[in-house]
Amino acid sequence: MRHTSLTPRSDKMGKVDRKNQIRRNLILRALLDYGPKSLTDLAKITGMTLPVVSRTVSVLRREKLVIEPREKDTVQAGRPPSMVKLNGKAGFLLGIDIGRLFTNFIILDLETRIVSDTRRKSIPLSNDIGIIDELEKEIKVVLSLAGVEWSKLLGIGISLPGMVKGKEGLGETYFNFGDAPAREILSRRFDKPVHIEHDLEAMAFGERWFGAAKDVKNALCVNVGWGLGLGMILDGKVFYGEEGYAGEFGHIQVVRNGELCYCGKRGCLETVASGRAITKIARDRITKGASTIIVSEHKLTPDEIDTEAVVKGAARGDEFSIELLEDAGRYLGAGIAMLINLLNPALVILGGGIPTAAPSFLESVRAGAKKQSLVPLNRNVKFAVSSLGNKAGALGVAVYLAEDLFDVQRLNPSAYV
Amino acid sequence: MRHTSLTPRSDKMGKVDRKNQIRRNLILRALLDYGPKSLTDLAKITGMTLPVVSRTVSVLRREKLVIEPREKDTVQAGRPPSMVKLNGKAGFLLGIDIGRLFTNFIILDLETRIVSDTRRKSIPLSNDIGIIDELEKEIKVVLSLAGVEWSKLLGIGISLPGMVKGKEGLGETYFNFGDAPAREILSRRFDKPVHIEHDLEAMAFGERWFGAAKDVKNALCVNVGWGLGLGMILDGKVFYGEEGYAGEFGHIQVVRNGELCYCGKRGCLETVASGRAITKIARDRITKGASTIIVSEHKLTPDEIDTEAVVKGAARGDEFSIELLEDAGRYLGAGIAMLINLLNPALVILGGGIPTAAPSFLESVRAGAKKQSLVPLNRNVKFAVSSLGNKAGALGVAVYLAEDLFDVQRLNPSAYV
DNA sequence: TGAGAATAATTCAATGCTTTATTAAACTGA
DNA sequence: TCAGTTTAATAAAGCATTGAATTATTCTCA
Repeated sequence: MRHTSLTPRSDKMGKVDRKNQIRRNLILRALLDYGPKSLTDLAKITGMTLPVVSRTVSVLRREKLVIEPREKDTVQAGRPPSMVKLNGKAGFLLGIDIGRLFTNFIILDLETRIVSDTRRKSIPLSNDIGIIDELEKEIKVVLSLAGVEWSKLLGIGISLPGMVKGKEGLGETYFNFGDAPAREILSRRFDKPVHIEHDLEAMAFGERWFGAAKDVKNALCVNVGWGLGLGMILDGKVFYGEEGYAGEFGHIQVVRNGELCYCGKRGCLETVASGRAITKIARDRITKGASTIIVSEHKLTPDEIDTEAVVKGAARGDEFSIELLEDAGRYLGAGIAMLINLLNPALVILGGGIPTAAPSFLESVRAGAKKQSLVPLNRNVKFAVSSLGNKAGALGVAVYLAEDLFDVQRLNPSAYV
Repeated sequence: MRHTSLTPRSDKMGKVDRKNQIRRNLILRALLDYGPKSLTDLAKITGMTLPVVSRTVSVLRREKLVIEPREKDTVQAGRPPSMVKLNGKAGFLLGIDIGRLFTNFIILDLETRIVSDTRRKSIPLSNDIGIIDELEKEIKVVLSLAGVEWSKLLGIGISLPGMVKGKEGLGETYFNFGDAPAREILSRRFDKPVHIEHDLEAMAFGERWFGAAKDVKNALCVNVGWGLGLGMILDGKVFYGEEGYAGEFGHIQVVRNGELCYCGKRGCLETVASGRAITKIARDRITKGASTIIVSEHKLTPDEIDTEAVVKGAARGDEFSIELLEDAGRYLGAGIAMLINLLNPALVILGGGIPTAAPSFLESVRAGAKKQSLVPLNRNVKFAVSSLGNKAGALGVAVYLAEDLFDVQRLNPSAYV
């Protein structure tokens, strides 16, 4: 499973070797999380003693995995610390967020700086093993555009829609190639570590690393796109549930005997608060004779109305559109109120097309959520619109991968610590 | 914070001392979790080497904290292992589940065997510091009834209703004594470690240790008593949420513009599926002229009807009662369906008076839950009625306390491992 | 019945780690 | 300006840990 120079093969390691491995990862992980640090700080963060940190770092320095940062701002008294940071140039992380329409590629260096950020038309998602070839072609293109050598790539993280079992690296709706989990197949094919993740979990992870959920232990990421998704960060970790299916927020019932949902149930949240729902309701109402400038001015037929038209209409003050978005927001707010009551989060992040494009949407959601949740629980909840936009997923899997490369837990044999 | 002979004062320990402390706790915790084990097994479980386990155990043996179990069933070849187990007589754990009507006291020995199990009328719950005196009196009575010396008590776990911040040992609705968290005050007063826990979290923990949720990583414990409560075990740990308020399941809205709930909202799940709800609905319908044998045969006035009467009626085939319970069950099922969609649990446990007394209730709940949750998520969910009854809470805090006494994490300084 | 096989625990020398002391490098203030 | 202070890193000594070899105990089968 381990392929890069970062992590020597661990087939038959003694206890000392494994300890060294843990120490290396402990330091690399600390540098990944906290940025440049002195030996003393590293000792404090990792819980190791200074001599051990010193020795381990000197090995990492020799291997060019860590280097001394240039900027030396010595303001305090005492011997200036010899700072250490990850060597950005030592390797790169590729995060690929494959959506139904577009695929986002993000390359990070080891200092988690964005080296390249590419958006391309998606290869058609399927369970046909042939798509690996197409994916490889795309990756090669993206790498060459960014000027990153294949050999410098430390691993590949892939975010997929539909059902995914991240822990097992198994695609279910897509990338389900039968015999082995997608992670195994891709990992062998590319001869690099591969991490497969569900799109909303990846998004949640991205927000936790780069976005609004930084340093937040309990955050919910709600994505309002064509569908409705939820990624949960609970106790600082992405929550998967027993089988990896947690977060099916779009299909909880909010309208008794409501509209029929494509999942087979009635009155799902997704039938009243999602791009799909807004489009459908707008078309229905217009067909039934509702008058609105988004039809009269743009001369659109009902079939040409989509979420974008509604969002634009709302921005121009179109009552029809505003009402539509407000209704959806209130419903979503009611759904989020349940989440607040159940999970007592510190932060709710709204992502996806609608919250990003329509600033007032957040307010409807917040109002709905506050109205229907208990005060002790909603008192301190913060609401935010994702600042990462459609990059959250790709960023998320990229750092997921980094954490995987520097994973400490798996090396520790104890059941408890 | 540490008081017993189990855990030496840790004011100023070197790294070696702390390591030894961790090793001790690692072994004690393993014995707590897995029961009697050989040195070799302990080495495997804890990840330590045999010589280290051997030395540590010999110290623990000298301190009489662990002993050799009597039964020696040597069936296999080879030198028979020298088994080790916790010395049950070395100390006792007191778990107190303070309810609004009754208080359950459970004393466990270190082998987590129930030494005594007492149910007494509750002292009135309040924020008056005077109740500590009353509590102490009660504890003294329970201990003397059980023949357990005060000095042998390793600590006290207390489960409380209302709002509680378990991590901080802080009572909010009750046991809120102002200046310091209840844990600190009680701990100083009794000169023993004290653990404060929310009643539903304690119940969840009890189920995880002794009941249906044994070895289950993701389980939900729903308590249907006078109110409606939820304790969640996510990824093997009790989930608290950001501020410790998670699990307010009873106040998520299930009926739009429904009955007014005492929390101020309308249509809360608790207004249709709880002891309070069933009693209210039964009285309302009877007042409005509904005919049922639970009134005609027992000659009860509407005000004398309670949940118990309805449950008994249902057991005797009374259509009125059956329907009432079925409706409540279906509503609860719908609520649980949301939980299943959101959290993808492996197990849902129903506790409290109604599920315990009315066997058919589980079926209504299960049917409702299956109907309104997605198939991939509900396919493998198991439903069970709590087998621990009203003991779950007291058992839960008692072992919570044990885990606390043998806690490894807190001694480990590393941020990662 | 006793030698060998199997399993478990202990011993001990080599290795590695923690601790304490020392060196290094900068700032502070009389 | 220089001794004292502060902070950081390294060196060395003593002690704890590892891992291989040894001892211990029972079972199996000739």
